[in-house]
Amino acid sequence: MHGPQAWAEVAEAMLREHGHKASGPRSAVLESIGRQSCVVTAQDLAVDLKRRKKKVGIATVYRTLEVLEDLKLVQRLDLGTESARYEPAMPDGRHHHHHFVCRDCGDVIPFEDDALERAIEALGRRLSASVEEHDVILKGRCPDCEK
Amino acid sequence: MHGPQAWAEVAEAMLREHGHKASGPRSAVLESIGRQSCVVTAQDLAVDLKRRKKKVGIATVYRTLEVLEDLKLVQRLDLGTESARYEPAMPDGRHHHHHFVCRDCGDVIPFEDDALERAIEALGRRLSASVEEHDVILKGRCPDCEK
DNA sequence: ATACGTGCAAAATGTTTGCGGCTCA
DNA sequence: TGAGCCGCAAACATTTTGCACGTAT
Repeated sequence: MHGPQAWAEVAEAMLREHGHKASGPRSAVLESIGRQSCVVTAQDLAVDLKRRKKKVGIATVYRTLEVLEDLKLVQRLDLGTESARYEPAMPDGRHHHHHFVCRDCGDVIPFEDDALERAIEALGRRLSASVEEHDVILKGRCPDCEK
Repeated sequence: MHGPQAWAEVAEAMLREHGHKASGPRSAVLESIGRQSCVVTAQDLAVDLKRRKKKVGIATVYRTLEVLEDLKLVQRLDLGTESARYEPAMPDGRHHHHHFVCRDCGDVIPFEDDALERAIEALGRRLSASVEEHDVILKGRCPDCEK
């Protein structure tokens, strides 16, 4: 990612490209997503919007996330029981990463690992199905919660 | 897994060991879980129970799943938007596997891969957090849906 | 006897949808 | 002008919880 600004710009451009209209609420949502580093819920976005005095209905947040997901500009993650989480992504899959979830404090820590990616790639070739996407979720205790 | 029968027996024994009482509804739920091969929803279990003429409230299904999850006798998975899914497991982690989800038909196909497990194990050592559990979810098109 | 389990129905979430009105292109 | 977008509130779906009653130990 080249900074939050970059993502919002790419997203805005790609939306236009795909025949979507510009609008105040929608770009406010894009801004909010872009400034979040990783895995936020729709509620998190709503809170951020409110803090920035942007009046955006929750439905619009969800509808925007849906469009962005279709364009692969956000990735949706389901980590455990809570609500779905979303994070900005580049459609070409650059800066791919995965997540560690602390079972005590609930913190989500992103990480990258080349060996893991290679193992999954090799696995994809071995399986008789075409693998387009993958998620790896590690669970345990984060350094802070380990006593 | 040594057959569905075996799992239900192990589960029943372990529940007793942990001070839980035996009951008709609960063992009916255990049976239902044991006979399912992989990743079922609470609703799936309710349907199976009804078909077998067992009258068990949905709350009991959820409460039983919760207890089993605490004892690591079932693993809970969140695959996409639908409801949570559960599958029988052995508490020692034997017969560990992961899942491929077809984005067209929604089918879930289990698979095992040693290289992947090794990569995750090495990764766990590299990270400064203690990894206790991991899930890998692949998404794509299954052989049937690929044209 | 009593702590645990159960069913029911209500509540609590989280997410989607219908609709009338508004706005960008 | 007209297709898309908006906010609101109602609808939905899934899961949790309170409560009075039952039952295994």
